[in-house]
Amino acid sequence: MGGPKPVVPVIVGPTAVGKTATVIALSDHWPATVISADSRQVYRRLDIGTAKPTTAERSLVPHLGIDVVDPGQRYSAGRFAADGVGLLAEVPKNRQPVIVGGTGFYVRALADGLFREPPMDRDRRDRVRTWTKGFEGLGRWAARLDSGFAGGGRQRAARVIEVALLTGRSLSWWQQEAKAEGVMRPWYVFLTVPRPVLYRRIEERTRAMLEAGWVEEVERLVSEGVAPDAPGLDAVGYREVMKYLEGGLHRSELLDMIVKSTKRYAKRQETWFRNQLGANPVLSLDATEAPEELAQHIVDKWNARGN
RNA sequence: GGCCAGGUAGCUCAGUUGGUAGAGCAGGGGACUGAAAAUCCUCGUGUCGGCGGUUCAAUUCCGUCCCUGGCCA
Repeated sequence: MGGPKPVVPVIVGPTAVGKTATVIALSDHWPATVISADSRQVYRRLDIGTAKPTTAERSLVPHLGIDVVDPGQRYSAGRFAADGVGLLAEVPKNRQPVIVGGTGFYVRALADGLFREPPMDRDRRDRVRTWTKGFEGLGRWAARLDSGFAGGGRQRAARVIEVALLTGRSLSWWQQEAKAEGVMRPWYVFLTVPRPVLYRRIEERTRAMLEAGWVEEVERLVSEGVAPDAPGLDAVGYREVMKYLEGGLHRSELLDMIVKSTKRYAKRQETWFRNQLGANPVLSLDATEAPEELAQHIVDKWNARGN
């Protein structure tokens, strides 16, 4: 490639802080094109529960990286990183790309690069996954195969095991020896709001989503043949709605259950953005302010940096 | 008014045959390299309803008062 990497604004923050509203306001200043870094908005037909930007919003500001796979397919950070490079290149030169998303891992994958994963045979990989599913003591096995394994539960242990078995090298070996680089330099804008405010927004938005027909959306998906355990449905809220439809949850507890898990999710997101952004520049903004004010701050800081 | 059952962590409750107490949920902090809205780790001092009494020692026993729920008047 060659040439200096472009600096790209990256708007991050927990669910329901107002990321979308802020980019829309930002479009008054910039001809923005959004690249969405959101692990659930990539799924087609998961609209209400993922708070996907509306068609009206998308006609104001073009959004890329949304609606790219069906709920039954598995997407990944690696695919996002690869797709993202293409999307970034796709943005016309007279427009300002802005990455927006709540999936910290995706943002990192695109901004900093993962490692160059060797091709792994799909069938063998599926077989290993099935094999590890009911296995006891996955963590100890993983630690034996990769001394760099630092724990993190069965899912991550299974990943360590499949990499070791299918490539003959440990995951941490690949991470060290096959480093990839990002194609851009991120300029982070971290939107936050005091916890009580965030939690109130989550409650209000969840209620609105239910009223907008979230349950019906899931019913439709199921009737169209999407499996209840489809990758796309393994998501905050969708799980609860699914459980309700299967009779494992009473309608009266649905809202409360979704709100609870959304709050927990928002907390995890904040932990990520507080601690995982590395040495990159970060502009933290209190999103209690109106989107227009936030947009103004972002533009001012951006110009002051001389971009 | 009488009888019964309760009053213990923000909530639901457990427990101490007397040596000042612990679970779940909620909440806080953290980890994170192709499932990431995932997967995990970690954090519990609270007048044990008030006041008296017995005791070396009471949240635990006794008395009394207050509050809540139920039943009977």
